[in-house]
Amino acid sequence: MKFENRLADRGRWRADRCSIASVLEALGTRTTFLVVRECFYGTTRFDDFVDRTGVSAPAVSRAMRMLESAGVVVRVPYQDEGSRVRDGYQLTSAGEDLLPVLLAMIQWGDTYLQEATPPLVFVERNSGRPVKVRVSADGLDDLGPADIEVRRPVPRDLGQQTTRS
Amino acid sequence: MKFENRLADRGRWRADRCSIASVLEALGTRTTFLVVRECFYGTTRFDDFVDRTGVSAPAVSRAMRMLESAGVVVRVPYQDEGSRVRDGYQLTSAGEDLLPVLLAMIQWGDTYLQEATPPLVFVERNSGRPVKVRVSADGLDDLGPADIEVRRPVPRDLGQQTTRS
DNA sequence: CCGTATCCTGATAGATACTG
DNA sequence: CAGTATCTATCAGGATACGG
Repeated sequence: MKFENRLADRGRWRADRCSIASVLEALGTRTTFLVVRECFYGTTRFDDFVDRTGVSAPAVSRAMRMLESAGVVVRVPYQDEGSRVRDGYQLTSAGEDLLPVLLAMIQWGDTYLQEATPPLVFVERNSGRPVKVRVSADGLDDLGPADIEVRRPVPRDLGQQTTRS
Repeated sequence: MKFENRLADRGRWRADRCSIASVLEALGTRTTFLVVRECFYGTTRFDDFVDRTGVSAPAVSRAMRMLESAGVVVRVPYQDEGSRVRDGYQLTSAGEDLLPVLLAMIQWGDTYLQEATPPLVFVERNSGRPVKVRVSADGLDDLGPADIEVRRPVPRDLGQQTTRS
């Protein structure tokens, strides 16, 4: 039902050593997530982000700067007929790797939060089969918390934590 | 490279219909995520949450109430020798289903944010094989954004959105 | 030890207004 | 249309203090 942990039982476990904290830090806040989501939906233009996220323009502007400096989004100039060059926004490959995060959130939200029909469906392009986020190890898939163990990555001497700050 | 979307191209896409927004709303904030993470690590007692997340007690308290009302965490009374009954905190099954979300975040953070060695390793208990979060459809695995299509789940009349709010 | 109420500060979002 | 600066309101988070 929970991770077998050598972890929770041993001393302090500081948030600053955890990726979750860093991710939340880097991606910042709710609006950043919404913006990234929109990127996945194919949105590239500033005002579209504003419209489709329902977030104010200044907030989008700020989010973009955060995402840019986090290496999640890049500005890609584009040019419409008779307009001057503008910036479009696109996910970097790092940004695209956020797909599991977003999808996992959507999946969870659709399951536990939405009352009515799920607002969107994600399917594999060719087969049309529903896409799912899975936790797996190599061949084995659909692991739950009970199947998973958390380890420290072989600290030099595991005995009494001498080298650890 | 991005979702084929009928979506981004069509009218307004409001944040309030999206699960991401709801999830962010329900789970609230950075500390809630850290608390949930700790739950996965097996932490159950209030002060342990405080210590191991590095978050202040009031913030943990608030987070717990949010998580409780979101159905992610339940209080489970426990009793130590010579102490009175206290509340422990445990993930519900809904809470446990957040595993992919957390793991995906950790994975991304370890890849793109952490400078040194990844702080923690997740392995399958028996085989010791590293656990990964994957996006897949049935047999097909490791899909990327390019393989995925977003659809509306057959709204009654797709033409002009009459029945929609 | 466990947990919450209160108060205060800093971050974040919206409204408005302004530039190209 | 595409952004950003400013200003203000709101909210999350820490310190402190207090009750079980």
